[in-house]
Amino acid sequence: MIDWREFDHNPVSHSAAHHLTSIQQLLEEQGYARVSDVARKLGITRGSVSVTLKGLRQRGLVVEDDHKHLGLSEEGLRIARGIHTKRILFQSFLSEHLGLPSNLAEQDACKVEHLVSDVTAEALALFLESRSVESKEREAQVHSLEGRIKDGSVDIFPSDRVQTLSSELEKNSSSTHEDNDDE
Amino acid sequence: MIDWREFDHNPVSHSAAHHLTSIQQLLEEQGYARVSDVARKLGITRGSVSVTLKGLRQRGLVVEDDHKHLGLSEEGLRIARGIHTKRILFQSFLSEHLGLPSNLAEQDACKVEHLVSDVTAEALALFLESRSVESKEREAQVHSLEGRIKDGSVDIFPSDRVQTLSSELEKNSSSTHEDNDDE
DNA sequence: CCCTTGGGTTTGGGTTGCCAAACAGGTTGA
DNA sequence: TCAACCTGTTTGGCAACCCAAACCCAAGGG
Repeated sequence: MIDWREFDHNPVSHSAAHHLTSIQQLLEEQGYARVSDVARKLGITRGSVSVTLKGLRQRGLVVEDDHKHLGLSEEGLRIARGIHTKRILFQSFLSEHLGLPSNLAEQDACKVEHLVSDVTAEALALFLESRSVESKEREAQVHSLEGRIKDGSVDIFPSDRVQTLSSELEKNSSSTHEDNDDE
Repeated sequence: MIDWREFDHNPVSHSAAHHLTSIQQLLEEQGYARVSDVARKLGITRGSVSVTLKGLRQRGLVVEDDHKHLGLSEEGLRIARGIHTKRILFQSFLSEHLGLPSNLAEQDACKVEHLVSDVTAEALALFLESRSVESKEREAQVHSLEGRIKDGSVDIFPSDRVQTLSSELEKNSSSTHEDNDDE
């Protein structure tokens, strides 16, 4: 097993990710971004934003000009763009290739955007590149499934297939990492 | 925009997810699970596990027999299985279809397993079902990419393509959710 | 019978991140 | 000029989670 606590050893937290992308988005939308604007966009109080941004400023990701106008440092911009890219890639995959309803795709993409590795993002990009959208027919399947899952009238996934996939993964992974079962 | 704080409104937290799946795994491996066993497997102290499990017991996900042996309630088992399934599905997708090295696939799958919706998992299952593994050729591409990303010698993703994908997503989403831009 | 050992719990600390509330400045209308 | 507003900051609370360390208890070994 990989160390499960990697979960919060990310370049930026979920919260920070949204602070950064909000600033970037506000700059594009209205040319400037203030604490209140960010707070409004994120739906949290000015106080919270103020405190969080103080941290991001100390980390050199956010800058502030003489008129309390916020901006991103080069590093901050790089991170914000990376996150935005990952969000788009995942949303696109979930929506176009898995046939998920767009609000769900957006929601799930938003949750994982700051967690996945750069390599994963690149690999997904290559994938999206090569597959054109010939996956429309899956949308119908997924749509009907959506109802049945809510009813609880269908198991989430046949466990024997999980078993199969699981052992396949194990087989292939033996080459890559020295495995001592528990971390 | 979807409410970004959905991030921590999940059925169980990342931490809880691992506590549950650890118990389940220990039961399979050695027939019983105690606080210390879980602590050892997760790499945290007994004290932390004790406290966390107290919460999970109160929520009715974990049970304890007369000999301090832990188990999962029906609900707890359902959740643990769901999470395990999602992990396998994602790991399988990342590894077999995106060609990621298995340790990376495992790591990323571990990060998102408790975040994605059931519908997403089902859709991914259907996807894996229909595509057999004809994606080996992408592995080489990804492998070489991995090195170049670390060197910083390659942008994470061409931004004009992000633009394209982004506007496509917007177009398709207009049918689904009433959009007022900020949340 | 005592003492070591391992398992479980409790407690005080630290971190992140949100809120509410109190404050400090600046702008503007009357 | 004064009051009403809008902005930004600070502070005390709270909730998750983690750790370290102190404790309690039962089981053995000598």
